[in-house]
Amino acid sequence: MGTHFTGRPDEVRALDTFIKLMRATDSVSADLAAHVAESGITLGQFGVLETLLHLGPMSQGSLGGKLLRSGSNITTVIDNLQRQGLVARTRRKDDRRVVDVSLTPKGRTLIARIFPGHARRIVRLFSALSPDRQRQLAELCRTLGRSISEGEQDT
Amino acid sequence: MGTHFTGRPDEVRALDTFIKLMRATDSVSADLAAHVAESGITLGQFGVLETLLHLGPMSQGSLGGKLLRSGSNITTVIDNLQRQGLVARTRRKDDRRVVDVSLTPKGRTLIARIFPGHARRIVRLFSALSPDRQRQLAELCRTLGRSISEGEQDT
DNA sequence: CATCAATCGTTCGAATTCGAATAATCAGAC
DNA sequence: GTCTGATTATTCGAATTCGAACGATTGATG
Repeated sequence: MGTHFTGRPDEVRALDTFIKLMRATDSVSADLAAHVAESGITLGQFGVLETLLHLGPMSQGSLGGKLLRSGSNITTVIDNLQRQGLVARTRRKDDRRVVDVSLTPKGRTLIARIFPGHARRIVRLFSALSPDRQRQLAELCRTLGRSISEGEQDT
Repeated sequence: MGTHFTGRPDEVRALDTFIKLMRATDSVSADLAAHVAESGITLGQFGVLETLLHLGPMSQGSLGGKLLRSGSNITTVIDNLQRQGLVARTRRKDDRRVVDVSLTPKGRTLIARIFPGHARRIVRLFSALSPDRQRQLAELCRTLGRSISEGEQDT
């Protein structure tokens, strides 16, 4: 099940794990995206607003780092958030290359209003796994993610 | 680490698991996308070609089901693959609403050439986890994904 | 046979996402 | 101070992705 691929056992195992990881993530994302869409924003926009709410104003570069997105992507998403009046851009005084992004009152109100429901929704989605198994999953993902970001090889 | 959010313990745990799941998936996807890009295709296109290679020709609707993508998305991706001469569309004779998609010789050659390297790459990415831990991860993801697809509630 | 609802694919508009190329700014070397 | 290289954000082109609206086709119902 998962992959209909017949190969070496280690390949079958890794591919099966891979496909299940992707499908689970897809399902979680789709559910959360549908939920935040009711408030008129996308999951990417939600990520920016939530980061600004919990960590405060920061440069676009920092946002890209936190959210693992490219610089050009952040520019586009901030453009759309700014057009909706949810964030504001400010050229940093002591380094005019940097643009700091902050929540507007409207943006703060919105994200503060929808975040609790978002958190509850995540709790509910993950409630299929016991607390111990949630921790297991987090640990496995942490190990996996670590080994990839650190092993930046080319071959 | 992960979320800088202070809330109820069950919320912190679920959010932490969620963020690590997303980041791990992002890292894996980015690595594989960079690899297939060397052959001039995207990860979405790769998914279609690989499905057709291992399961044979099928309708666009079936492809969307396998890959968890919308119908309009499949149309677009198939458009791009067709333009590159990698797949062919055939109106099904006994039901002219359906369009079957199949690999062209060029498409088959391409996917057969790059799939082994792709599989090896996945094996390497997941080698940070022992075989047992890979199976654990797969099982946790399967449980998580199942509970979401089956529990199609609204609230 | 005619109509009507369901199914399948396409089209459209909008947002995301990337990499490459570009512009503005800054920091260091001289 | 000036030049050079690095950093930061923007722009551009292309692909992905979705939902909604639409057209074509089918199957069922009368």
